[in-house]
Amino acid sequence: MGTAPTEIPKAYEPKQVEEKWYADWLAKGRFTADPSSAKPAYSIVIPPPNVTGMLTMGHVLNNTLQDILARRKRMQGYEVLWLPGTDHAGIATQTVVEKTLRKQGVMKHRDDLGREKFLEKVWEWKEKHGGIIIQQLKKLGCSCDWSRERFTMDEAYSQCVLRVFVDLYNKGYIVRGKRMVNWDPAGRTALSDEEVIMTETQGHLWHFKYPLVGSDQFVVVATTRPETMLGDEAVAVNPSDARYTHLVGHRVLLPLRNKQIPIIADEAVDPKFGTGCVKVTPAHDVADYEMALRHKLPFTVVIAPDGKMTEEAGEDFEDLDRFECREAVVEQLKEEGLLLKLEDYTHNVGYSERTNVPIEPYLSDQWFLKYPQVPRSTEAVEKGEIKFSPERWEKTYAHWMGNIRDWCISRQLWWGHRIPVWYRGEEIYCGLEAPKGDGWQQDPDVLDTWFSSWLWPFATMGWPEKTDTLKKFYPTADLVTGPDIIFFWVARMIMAGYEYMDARPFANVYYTGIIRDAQGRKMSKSLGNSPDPLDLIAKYGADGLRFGLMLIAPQGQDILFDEKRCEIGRNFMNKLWNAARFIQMQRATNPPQRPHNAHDLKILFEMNRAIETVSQALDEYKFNEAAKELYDFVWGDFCDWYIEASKVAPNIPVLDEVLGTILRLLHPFAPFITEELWNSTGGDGTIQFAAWPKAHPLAGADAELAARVDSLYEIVTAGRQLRNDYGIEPRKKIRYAIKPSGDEQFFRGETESLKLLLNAEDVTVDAQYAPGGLAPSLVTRAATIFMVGAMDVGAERQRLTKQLADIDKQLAATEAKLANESFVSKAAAVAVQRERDKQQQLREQRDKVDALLRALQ
RNA sequence: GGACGAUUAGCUCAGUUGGCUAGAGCGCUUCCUUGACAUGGAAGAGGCCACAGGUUCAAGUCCUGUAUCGUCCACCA
Repeated sequence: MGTAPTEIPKAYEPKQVEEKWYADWLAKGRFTADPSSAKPAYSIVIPPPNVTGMLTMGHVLNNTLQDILARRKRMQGYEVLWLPGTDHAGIATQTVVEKTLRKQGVMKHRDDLGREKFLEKVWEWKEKHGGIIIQQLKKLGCSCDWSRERFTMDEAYSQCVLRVFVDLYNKGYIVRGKRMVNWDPAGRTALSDEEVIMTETQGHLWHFKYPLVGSDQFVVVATTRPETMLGDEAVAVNPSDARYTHLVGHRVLLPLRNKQIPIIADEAVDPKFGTGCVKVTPAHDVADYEMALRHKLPFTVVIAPDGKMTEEAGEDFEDLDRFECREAVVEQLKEEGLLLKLEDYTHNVGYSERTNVPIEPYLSDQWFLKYPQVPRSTEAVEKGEIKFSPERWEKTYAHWMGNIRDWCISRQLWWGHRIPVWYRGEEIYCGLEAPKGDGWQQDPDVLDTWFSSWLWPFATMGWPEKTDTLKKFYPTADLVTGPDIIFFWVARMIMAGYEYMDARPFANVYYTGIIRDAQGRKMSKSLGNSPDPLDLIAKYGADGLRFGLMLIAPQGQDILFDEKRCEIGRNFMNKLWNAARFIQMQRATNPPQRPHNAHDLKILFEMNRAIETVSQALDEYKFNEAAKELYDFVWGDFCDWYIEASKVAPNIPVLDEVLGTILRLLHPFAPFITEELWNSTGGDGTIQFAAWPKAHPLAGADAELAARVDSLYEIVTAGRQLRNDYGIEPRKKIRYAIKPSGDEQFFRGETESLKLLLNAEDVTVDAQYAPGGLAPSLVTRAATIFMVGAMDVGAERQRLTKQLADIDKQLAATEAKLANESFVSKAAAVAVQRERDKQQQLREQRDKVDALLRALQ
């Protein structure tokens, strides 16, 4: 240093610093992973955000955590690969583009445009909006290796997807079949079970009369979905239900359709529910479908894929929307006197995750995957080959794996990987390329987005080639994601990893909490309660946003986000900035070198403790604990005490060492400001590869000395308290006298620091001190402090009496414990000794306060 | 209907394997433009640790139950 430092601004101004350093890092390839490096590998793959998405608070949380892990590992000497990329997000993206095109009047339905034209539009959209989120991640400071950025619809990645499909098809894991699936009438596609959200819905339970054929009697059925009755093929009762056994085999006349349908007996019917009679609609209800298979009933489709009624529903209802039809059916049945009653009824209805409309059970030809590697994947988590954190999610995983069902992977969409299967008459061909010969038609469907995402950890690394990257960086170390996608993504990646790499895709999974607003509501676009992270970065700096969030990100607990958090983060950065500024200014005064004093040793001791605490917390993914420790150490130990005390005689090497350690410990959390300060205080180009601090033993810096200094600080606090109690303004210099209980030498040596910390014009240290007259005083563990000058006998008596009462209360508790024989005989020896010491201490303190009080009489 | 989580200061949360006077930030009160920092400093007020039992010398912490809130799973029409 030496040369006159350029003027450092009083307040930290993040904007320029952030831009400057991010550009520098990119230019120098700081984030680029080198597969040929001799260093041990550490890798993370990013949970790929939707390519056309915008950064949310969830992303900020998630990616800050990953960045912290990656940056720390670089400092610990690992060759780090944080592999970024984006997801084509099939149904989400297609839905958004369709909506936009409809709004623009380009089309009513995608069929108006046709596949080719429509896909062109989606690609246009992707070009326009794609990658915004990548720029946003850069603003946040993410240290991803952008040279390896991947997109799930990249040519190479797409090939991986198709290759896996063909392979699983050939192995018999992928099959085509006509099954009941979750159908989204708005998106007009099948969905997986995971994409259906069950929502409690207020509905009705209608009771209808179905007349018995050849009788004036009728049976009563109850339903929540009257419109499906148009497709009824039976009425079912439980075989053991004595009320109805005589009717089994009889027929009823299906109202409105004038069709005779049988009464059947089936175990699936619960006699205790409703009337015990169930209408059976084979084509529009999962349970009914299975019943129909058992009883060989026909499947009458009355609801079309677009949610409108079919011709089979009858001319009165054809072309009505399913919900309009519901009303119409009820109306007609009412007119015919067949509506017996109507009850309010709350039940669960499945909604499409994307289009938010009720799902229709729908019978159709789809592709299904029987999951590979289920036992091995289940066991991997059970036995700890893959660790979940927090552990409780292991149970959720095990439960899902234990009840795993085939995955419907085909989607009736256009945006995605087209299924590599071709048909010609009865022939079927599955392969990477279209088969030779004429007349082959490719399956029109595309694959579920997650069918590409589940290959992410290795498909991004060049698989199926055995690339250097794959060899060096697979398996990855940590995965950071939300627990909401355990089934969608995590579980499937594990199975794919074992199937194609014969190895786990990651060693640890850290599940973040969900970010909610200050009222605890989920952040959503419709509520408008989700702040734009870029606004927050502009206002508080990326470091401030990151740190503020980390401070409140407890392990796997939901996070109530409030902008106040960013303020805390920003203020902390500013505090650090000014501490560095102070050191810079001291350096400029060229203070003489001197041996370590008690304050120096104390801060070095605390520094060692901070290093250990932060390191361990990060090892255990306790990010908030690490952040908290940094906050307390920097603000409390370093700024409030050490820097203040050091104003007596600054010890530049110690100030530098502590600051340097702070910068390195803080760098993963706050990459920009630490890089800036590292370089402006003599650093060597970048802090990113500076060694992660290790606690080192230092002669004299021990717990005993730290405790002595603490007792000194305690005296300072007592002195300030006296000043405050007597309403003496902070700036006024006053006189104190200190009467130590022991260790007089130590306190005498601290006269100068005491004067400074107490803002005193004079501090007398004397073990035999007796005030000339009466003086306000406070008794601490190590000494009694007197404030010379002001005195108010009444107030003083009140204060001392209160203090005496406090001591007595504690003393009573301690003595009660020691009087308890079971405690003395059964408690651990250290616990007993601790109580004895405390008793001794309190007694001495009590005597002194008592004496002071008596002197006032 | 199951499973999991939460309940500690006005608010948001810490509280490690049970053991000093239960902590922090925000907010609140009083004083302070003292040469790092008003995005700051000093000093305060504020808690039946949801409730009821139990284990223990000792429970915010362990066990059982209850209540409230939340999340996930589950095809009763």
